[in-house]
Amino acid sequence: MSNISQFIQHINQHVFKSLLEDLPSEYSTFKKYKQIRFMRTLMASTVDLKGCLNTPLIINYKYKVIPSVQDFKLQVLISLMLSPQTKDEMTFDAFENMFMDSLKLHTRGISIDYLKSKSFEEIDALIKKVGFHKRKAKNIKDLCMLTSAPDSYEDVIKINGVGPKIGLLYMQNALGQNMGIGVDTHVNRFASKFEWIKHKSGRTPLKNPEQTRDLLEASIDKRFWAEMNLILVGFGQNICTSTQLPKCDVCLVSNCKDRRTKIDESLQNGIVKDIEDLDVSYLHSTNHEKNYKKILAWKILVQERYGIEMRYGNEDILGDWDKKFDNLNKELYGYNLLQHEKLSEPPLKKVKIEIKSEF
DNA sequence: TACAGTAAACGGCTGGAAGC
DNA sequence: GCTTCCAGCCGTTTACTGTA
Repeated sequence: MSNISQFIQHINQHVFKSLLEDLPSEYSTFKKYKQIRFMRTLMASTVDLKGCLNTPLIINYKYKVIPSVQDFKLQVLISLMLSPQTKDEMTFDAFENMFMDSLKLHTRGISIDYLKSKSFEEIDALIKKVGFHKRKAKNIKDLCMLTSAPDSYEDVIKINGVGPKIGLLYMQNALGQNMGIGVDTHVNRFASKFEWIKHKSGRTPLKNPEQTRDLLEASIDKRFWAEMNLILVGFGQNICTSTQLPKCDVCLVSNCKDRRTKIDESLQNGIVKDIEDLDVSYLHSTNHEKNYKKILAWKILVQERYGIEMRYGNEDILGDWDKKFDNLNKELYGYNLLQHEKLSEPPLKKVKIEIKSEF
């Protein structure tokens, strides 16, 4: 696949297409995951905008560069290698620093040739914001010894600084192959907290992500593996935070045993109760109008109370990067030069309404 | 109340130690 | 020799405490 917009389309359609489906009813153990998933379809998170797939997408788009598929894969890998122990915002900034630097030398952005031209010290200076920047700079510099971006899981985890989680996310985001659940701290935390997995001994494993991955993969259909990381990381960043106080008062997860903030009973019995059992099928349901009002009330509540950005209109969880690249492609090649796509404004972003528990 | 300083938590990979 | 366990790496962020 040589065309980047086809490539992005492939990732969206093949790896993350499960996001358009409801979770099958036989997954009763995963009721809470269904509720988290529903929240995530309504709400944007840092990981959607500055996660390891979208970082190269956004940066290429921002600087009007159409990367080759090979360079794009390498950029996804670098963005993933920068991410451990580092907030998404910092990873994004470090990647952008490298990208801007690459434009001084190459018009096509970060590539193996670019890495060959930089010293370890120069790379280190560019990624100074991320944790373990010295080790990461060395590992990224070593990528210049590759002839091309890795094309298999076995090849990618041979690289220093790439473990199972990074390897699996690379397979999903750079090669479009869904080989397993990328278990990071959030996935591990929620799998134990909501008791989706249980060790044979009856204990829920807390410290071993590989064990969590095996048990989770055994309990849920393969087509849902890829989305789990994206869904749960966003939920962990926005609602069920570990460092800040979690926002239990607006959380749609029912009967959570680990609530750490005061609950407004009228909210829980009103808006939250009203929509906690909905799923993505609400869009197609005959009750769409009724559900829409309830969901809108929840969105406004979360946005007003916590400033969390919501999704409006037809924006979906993956964004429309394939379209953007397609348009950019046309612009750069002289087609539709005057036709710049505008992002549709959230139509109801600043509407203030009184939140009532009943409609 | 505002600010400064300090302590602790977070986070995935790596490599050494311990156990089998 | 292989597997498992765990401390350490390092910078950011948040919560807490003390002081003015």
